[in-house]
Amino acid sequence: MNGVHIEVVMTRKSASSPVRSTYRHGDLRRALLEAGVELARSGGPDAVVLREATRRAGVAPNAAYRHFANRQDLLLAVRVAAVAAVAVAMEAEMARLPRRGTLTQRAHARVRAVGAGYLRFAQTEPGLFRTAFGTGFFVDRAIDMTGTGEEDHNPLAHLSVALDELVAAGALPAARRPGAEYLAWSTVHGLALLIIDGPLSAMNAKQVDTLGQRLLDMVERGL
Amino acid sequence: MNGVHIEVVMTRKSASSPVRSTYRHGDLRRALLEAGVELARSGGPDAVVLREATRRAGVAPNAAYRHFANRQDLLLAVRVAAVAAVAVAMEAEMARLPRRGTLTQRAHARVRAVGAGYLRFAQTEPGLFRTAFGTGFFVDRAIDMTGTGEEDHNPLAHLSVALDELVAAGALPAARRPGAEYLAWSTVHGLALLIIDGPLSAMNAKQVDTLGQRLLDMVERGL
DNA sequence: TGTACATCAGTGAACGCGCGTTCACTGATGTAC
DNA sequence: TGTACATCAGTGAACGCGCGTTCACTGATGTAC
Repeated sequence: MNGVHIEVVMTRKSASSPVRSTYRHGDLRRALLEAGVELARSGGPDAVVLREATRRAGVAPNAAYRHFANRQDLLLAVRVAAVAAVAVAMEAEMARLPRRGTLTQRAHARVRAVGAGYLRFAQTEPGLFRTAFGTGFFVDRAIDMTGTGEEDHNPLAHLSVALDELVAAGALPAARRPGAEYLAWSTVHGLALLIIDGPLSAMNAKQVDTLGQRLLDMVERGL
Repeated sequence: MNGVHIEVVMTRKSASSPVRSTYRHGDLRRALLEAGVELARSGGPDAVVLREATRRAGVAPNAAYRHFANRQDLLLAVRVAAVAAVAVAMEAEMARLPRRGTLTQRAHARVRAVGAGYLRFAQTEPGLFRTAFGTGFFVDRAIDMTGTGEEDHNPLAHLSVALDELVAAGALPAARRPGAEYLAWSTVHGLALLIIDGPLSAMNAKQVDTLGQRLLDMVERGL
């Protein structure tokens, strides 16, 4: 079930060992970010604690201030990574898609893949999911920032493109296109949260998948 | 915009003044709960801090332990109150419904009212909404507990009843009924969260209302 | 190729903060006689 | 109706905790000559 692997994309090589022989760390920023992602993974945004990240990096607490302005700044970096990871999960789902079928079929499949990737990520990485789209955080701000990286892993962009293709294929009236991403996103986002820590958290992977497919059916019909 | 008023239903009369002449408080449990609700209202579940609640009640910090086992216990009580408040918002929306029209029309209107109440609550009381349905909390546990009160203000029950009526009116195939509450709930829940602290938080009340109506259209068509 | 030096990444110690929670207590209240 | 007493709601002081953040520092690294 650990299908999702987060790769923090940064310069320099990783020094993952918490014990260090050299005075200089070599790649502390990256080590802190990775520690932060790990903390978020297992406990959500509130678990991203500066001191703990430095502890894991094998470094004094205040060393973090060479690379991040403050705790909030580290958390923001973790969020950006988490948002990008959601996009990667979507990409993985889309990559699995068959190359055949009519334009309409493929457009529908693409929208479903985006949604399924989102749900799968929420299910397998609840802590990161909550970090990416959690409380008190403007999602679009983080998404904007992912755009500043070399590779642009942007979940909302994936959804928008898929919906555009739906219009291009004639499967969605152009009049209904504006704002459609928010309707689709809402739907899948809600289910994701009900699964993570709502009444649906007791469901197993298969049940979740079934319900997810039903939900995507509903969106297709309803859009 | 303060259309929602939370009434904590408890025994004894309220002693809302933080200054007190008597040694005994008289109704401390209630005062603490009200303070807790107020904290949740303005800052979500994390803002429900034991010491602050006692401060507002004009009482020593440890006095809280006469009425709540610990901080978690107080928070649970606040959550139960918040969940009930969501149900009350739904009831307010339903009460506004016209008594005329066909069975089908009225059933549809009822489902929409439930959804609209949910969205309106999320919009006007984001802190309480996050407290009611927030992270790390099994919603159904809280809903179960609201059932123990004299009046049963249960949001999920309102939705279920509305969907049952939809089936009874012949507007929803019985085969599609099982699990339908989770599809409907997901949809509205997701939009609520995107509004509260997602990319839609910049929208004004009117825009939100429009989008909410579109979302409910989608659910009706898609269910 | 070797040396002086500036840079700045990481150190060590300390701070103030607010939190939840425990302890032995005090004194108002309501009940039994 | 009056008094003794048990109950238990609220007090006052204290605890340990982990946090974010600041300070003056040290010593490895890379560059200029």
